[in-house]
Amino acid sequence: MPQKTNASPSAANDEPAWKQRAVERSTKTARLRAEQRVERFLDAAQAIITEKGTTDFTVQEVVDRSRQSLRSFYQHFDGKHELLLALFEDALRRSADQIRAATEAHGTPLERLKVAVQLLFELCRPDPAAQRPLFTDFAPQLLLRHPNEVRVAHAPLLTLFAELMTDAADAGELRSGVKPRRAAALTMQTVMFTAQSAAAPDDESAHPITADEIWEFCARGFSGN
Amino acid sequence: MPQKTNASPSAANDEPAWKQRAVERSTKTARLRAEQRVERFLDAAQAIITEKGTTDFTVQEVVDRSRQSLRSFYQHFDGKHELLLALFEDALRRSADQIRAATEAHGTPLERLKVAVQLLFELCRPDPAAQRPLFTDFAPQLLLRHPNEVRVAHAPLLTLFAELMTDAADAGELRSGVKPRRAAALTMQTVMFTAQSAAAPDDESAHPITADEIWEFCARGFSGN
DNA sequence: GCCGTGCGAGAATAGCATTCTCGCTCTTTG
DNA sequence: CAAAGAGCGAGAATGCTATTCTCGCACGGC
Repeated sequence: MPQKTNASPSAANDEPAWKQRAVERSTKTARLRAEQRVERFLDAAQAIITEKGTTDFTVQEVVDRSRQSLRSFYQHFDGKHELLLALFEDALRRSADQIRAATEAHGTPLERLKVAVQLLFELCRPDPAAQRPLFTDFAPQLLLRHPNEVRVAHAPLLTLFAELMTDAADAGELRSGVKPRRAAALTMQTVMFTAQSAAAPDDESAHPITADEIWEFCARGFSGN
Repeated sequence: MPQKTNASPSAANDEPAWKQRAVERSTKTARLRAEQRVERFLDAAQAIITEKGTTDFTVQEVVDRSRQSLRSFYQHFDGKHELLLALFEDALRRSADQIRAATEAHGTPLERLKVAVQLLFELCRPDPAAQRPLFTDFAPQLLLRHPNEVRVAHAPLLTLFAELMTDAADAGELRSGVKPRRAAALTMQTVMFTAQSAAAPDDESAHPITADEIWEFCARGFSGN
């Protein structure tokens, strides 16, 4: 920070290009190292999560596993919440990709939507087996303290669903008066949250809600006109 | 516990009635005191919550406010989570009562359902002003660690909605093939969770989902045809 | 009046996130 | 090459909470 309050405020941005390039060159290597370290933390955390099936790990565990240090961790993350957020975003982004790929296989817009809903449902339920992203169980915590970041994290999925929904609308497959983006948001929320509270199919009670049911519900509602 | 391993196992239940009554008399007073203490803890916690608008209070705060002791607290509750659970259950039960009362005022079954949905939505959103039960913000946490207890806590509301839904079904106002109880569960979940992530109406984005929208969505779905 | 149970006061323990201190090791730079 | 400094590992120190434990007191039934 050698240069502060030296030039006029408006000149703050007119650094000569060569200088910017020089700085970048000097910076690049550092950035690469940093990215690599962040990646190691992320991988370690992800491994621990899928291993223990919960997000109740300690920062120390992540540090140990990634063979780095606490100091380093806090130098790269603002805190545990940022790590979670990163994992969360990542998981949602990958899920969005996966779902998008699954819907690619033609069918009417509505059918593609159905595929998306059902896959999202499966992806969001609590570890039916093991390796599932499990990104759903810390979502609530984040929702409380960082609703804004969560919105950002949801963006890829929301975009995908909005696209599918819009396609359906264009094909005239939506009930008139339905706003695609709104419907997409509501559907996503419903699917994700319901999946979470849908316990593993071991309970006897009436609960075990299925992907089909949820699709039926979102698509047609319950009212009979 | 003066009587143990004295009679045959099968005789464990044939205590003379007078003895049971005597024990109960001796017990009654203790129970009353305990109930009163529990009540004080609950009241204190509730007060703190509505005061600070969050459930991030310490047990110590509750203890101080209720003019009791930590020892006493842990003698009456298994831990902080039990306290939260108790408050949660209570809030949900009261909300169920309130909603039931609101729907009492005639109308077709479907209209009553609508009233219920919209009121539930309002009750669940994050403190638009202040005094709202706020029972929604620790629900997620509990969902993770005590899904079973949460189910129990939800029971009153679920029962209410199931009733309303069944009435609608009997009146032929539901789409054929809809199972009332299932639909009730799905609707409740959708309303409660959506309300939670529906930020206060200060954001510019497309989010602010309204009670009407949510009703439309649950009742009619998005699919045309 | 005597005993057990409940309880207040508050110290002790423990788990975890976050910060801080030391020295070491490369990379940069003159 | 040597001095300067940035990044980092190791791990101690802090701070906040929940939870447990220890003492000694008081009250209701005998």
